[in-house]
Amino acid sequence: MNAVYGLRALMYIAAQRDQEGYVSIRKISEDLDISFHFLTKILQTLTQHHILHSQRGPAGGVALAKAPEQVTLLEMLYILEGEGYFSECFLGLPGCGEQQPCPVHDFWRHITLTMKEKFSHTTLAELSDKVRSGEVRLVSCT
Amino acid sequence: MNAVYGLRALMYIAAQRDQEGYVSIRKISEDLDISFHFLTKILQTLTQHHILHSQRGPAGGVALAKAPEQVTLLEMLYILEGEGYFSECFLGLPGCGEQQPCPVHDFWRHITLTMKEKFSHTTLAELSDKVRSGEVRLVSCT
DNA sequence: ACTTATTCAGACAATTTTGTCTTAAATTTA
DNA sequence: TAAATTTAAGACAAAATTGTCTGAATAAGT
Repeated sequence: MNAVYGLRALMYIAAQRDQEGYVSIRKISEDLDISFHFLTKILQTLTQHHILHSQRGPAGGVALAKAPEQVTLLEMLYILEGEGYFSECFLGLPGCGEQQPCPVHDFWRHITLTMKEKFSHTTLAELSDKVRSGEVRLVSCT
Repeated sequence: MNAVYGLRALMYIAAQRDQEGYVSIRKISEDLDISFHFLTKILQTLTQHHILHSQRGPAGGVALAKAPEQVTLLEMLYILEGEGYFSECFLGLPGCGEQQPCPVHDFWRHITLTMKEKFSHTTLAELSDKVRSGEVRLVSCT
């Protein structure tokens, strides 16, 4: 579920990109109803991968380290869920590949290639714009 | 991982559909290197959903209850992994839908619709044929 | 310097998923 | 009817995932 919380937080942060300064994790956790410490841990990995920049101390928090137009859904997913996200054998068979395919290898490969393509052409900017315009919600309850 | 083991077993069984009688679960578990009791449990759910038919006692085992041409990947997946497989919100937000979409709702909906379509047009027959022809493997090691 | 606010790091706990084992029920053969 | 073989059912255990907590480090303001 890391991706779920990480993506939501990133969209929340990116939706405020016209505001100066850092967004505190405490605030994000309250607004998105995610445990503070848990969210902190997830955002740390995004910081380590230079998607976010962080600042400790009063008025500290996190901020985007890159223009949201240049952060793709694919990139975020790879960081949050691992690079194997689109490349694992559907049947979990180790060593599955072109040489020794499993019965669904070709089938699954086509699907994942298409998905990967789509995920790599959707950016954080697009998604967060929907949040800003209010056409979309980031929290559970109405 | 239920799907992984269940699908593999189904392909294994379907690949032998010209042979008379039942395939014993013990044999499947040995050939596919899956724990016998574990596999038994998974195949039970397939039996309960009338994909397989089972027979106890000597020379008993399981056999396809339907023509493999009429068993789709979608159907198998729904039974093994639940009906929500293609319809859950990517961000896990309860209540996400057309009325109250999340930022990736439309994006994800397009992808899952395409996937669902493809999964519903691939049958157990097609997949098991690949196993029979030997162009494909069902086990881990070479 | 001291206090306060904040992220960082990692140990710890709870939950869920995955896998194993034991016993029961059914079926066949002799 | 007895013995052997096989699936059925469900309790139990192990492992992985998910989530929580405590203390440390850093920075700003007074």
